[in-house]
Amino acid sequence: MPELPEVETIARELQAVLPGRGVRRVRIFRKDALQGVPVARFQKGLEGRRFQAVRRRGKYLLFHLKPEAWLVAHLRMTGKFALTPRPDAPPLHHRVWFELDDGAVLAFQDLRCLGTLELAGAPEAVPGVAAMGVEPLEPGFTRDWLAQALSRSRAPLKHWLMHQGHIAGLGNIYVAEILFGAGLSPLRAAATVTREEAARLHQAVRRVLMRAIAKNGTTISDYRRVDDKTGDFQNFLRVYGRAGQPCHTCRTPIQRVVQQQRSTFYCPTCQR
DNA sequence: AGTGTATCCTGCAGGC
DNA sequence: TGCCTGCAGGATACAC
Repeated sequence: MPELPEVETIARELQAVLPGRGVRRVRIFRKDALQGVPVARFQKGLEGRRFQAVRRRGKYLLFHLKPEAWLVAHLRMTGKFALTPRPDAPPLHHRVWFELDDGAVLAFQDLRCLGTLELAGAPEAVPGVAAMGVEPLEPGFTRDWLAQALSRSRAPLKHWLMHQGHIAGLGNIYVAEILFGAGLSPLRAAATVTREEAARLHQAVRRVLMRAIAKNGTTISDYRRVDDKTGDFQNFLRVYGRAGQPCHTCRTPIQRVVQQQRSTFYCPTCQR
């Protein structure tokens, strides 16, 4: 579910409220997210520690605690974090509670149970984090780097952009919006992109992500912010989910095709 | 290196 | 109303 802008929104909101607060007790109502790590080890690794900071890497949430420990979370499709007064009983889909020393609860909820929570000595100790590619909103993401990297791959642009080892944090929705912004077809082989087109793509990646973050992400079904509010970027989508509706630019009906068993939306006229 | 498939899990919409 | 199928914003492992 959440892609970079959604995870960034959640990280910022948690960073505003968590640092300084301690974990008194960890309660696990369903242990799928722990991926086989024994419940007791997970609890011991967190209880008595204090949150220092919350950051994002790709679609991962990184919680830094002291004494030194990292809680590394991936929300996958339907995971979310909520900070709430302690409920009497865990509501449906609450999987893990981090009970804080001031009585509040940081609740990890996950309808589909695909999200993961890992305990690590450092973020890079989590293989998925170590494999992340360049952060698209940081200085290392340049036009030249993008043009070079694209030239080495025959994969369709959509597939290339979705790959977390290339650019960290892009998913189905934002790849669709980015390719529309760049005027490039998701079906194009990466290596056929010219330097000029790569420059447009580079700009679209940054512009779409920054706008989506400014709108606190896209809520289509499950995504919610820490305070349960929705994002707003769904009101600004140009192609995602708009199959059959006219392109905002040229009125051509937006096409839906399936790539890698995922829906791809694009304008066959504006995107070449 | 690339593609295609299956898998984890639950809920919902649409067709019949 | 109820059953069945396919689909959902993610990522990985596997075969070819």
